[in-house]
Amino acid sequence: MTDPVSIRERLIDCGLKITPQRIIVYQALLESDDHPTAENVIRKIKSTHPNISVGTVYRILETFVKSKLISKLKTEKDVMRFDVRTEEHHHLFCCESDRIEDYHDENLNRMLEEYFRRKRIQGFRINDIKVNIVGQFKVKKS
Amino acid sequence: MTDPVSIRERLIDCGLKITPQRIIVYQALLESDDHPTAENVIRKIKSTHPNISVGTVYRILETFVKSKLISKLKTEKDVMRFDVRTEEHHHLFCCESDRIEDYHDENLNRMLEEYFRRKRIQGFRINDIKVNIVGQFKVKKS
DNA sequence: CTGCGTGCAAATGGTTTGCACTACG
DNA sequence: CGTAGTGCAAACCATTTGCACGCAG
Repeated sequence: MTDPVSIRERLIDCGLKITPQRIIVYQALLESDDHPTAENVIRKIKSTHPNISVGTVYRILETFVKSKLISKLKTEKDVMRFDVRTEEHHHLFCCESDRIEDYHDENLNRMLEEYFRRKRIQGFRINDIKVNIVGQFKVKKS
Repeated sequence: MTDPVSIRERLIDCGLKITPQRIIVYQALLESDDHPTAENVIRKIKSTHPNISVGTVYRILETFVKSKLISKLKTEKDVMRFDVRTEEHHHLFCCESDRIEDYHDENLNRMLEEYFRRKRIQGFRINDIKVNIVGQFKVKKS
């Protein structure tokens, strides 16, 4: 469980007003180790805070994304999924299930950065590079 | 305009039955240079074939995806987009608009393949790697 | 105080589906 | 011929939104 105080600080750092709902949502995100859907977050919250509204959670998630506090994940599926980790990282997508895992690899980051520093893409300024690695997990989730 | 005969062949190669609707949809996809949404495809088709049904187009697109004839692309926006190109390639995503362009780079492919042949990911078998390059186009679409 | 954030519920809109009919192979 | 594909319209469902109220700064 992350200290609510540090959550407050992070929200303030992003220029966001502190509200109980925002703290609850952020905490729920931090406690989800995988990449939850909005519905996952809502269900997790509802058990302890039944009074929070669905629309509010969606609005908060969207606010967080705009403030770069979290990010949205693109999959071929139609539900949006969210990611609290802010460090540069990539993702492993399972093509047989909806499992998604983080993939941290500093060497890969360096290699790509180096590659694209030399090889410019004509007429395009790169802000960010995300590698989507699609395949199968050999062992099922513990 | 791609020769309908070769379209037939491609469908047959994928084990798909030939129907006029499938040929029309595939032709529309081939004629869209960018990465159309289902709605784009439907609108393009409706002008010449007003009788084709929306549900049918969605079903055909889904069939094509399952047969690996085309692929789905997801953006931070919530609409699905489709891609007819079957060669290995990556994408440039504009963070200011919904523009998406193909990015072909054989050197990049070789580098990544080489990298991941050496560095295995524990407990994961890689099928495919897609690089999402996010940034801004310096020149607007002609 | 003042306006942004919230709860609620209704609306939205892209996508899916049930059913009867059609036509591909 | 039999079964997979289609048209149509209704259903679905994740997400958004309008409005009145509440609370953070």
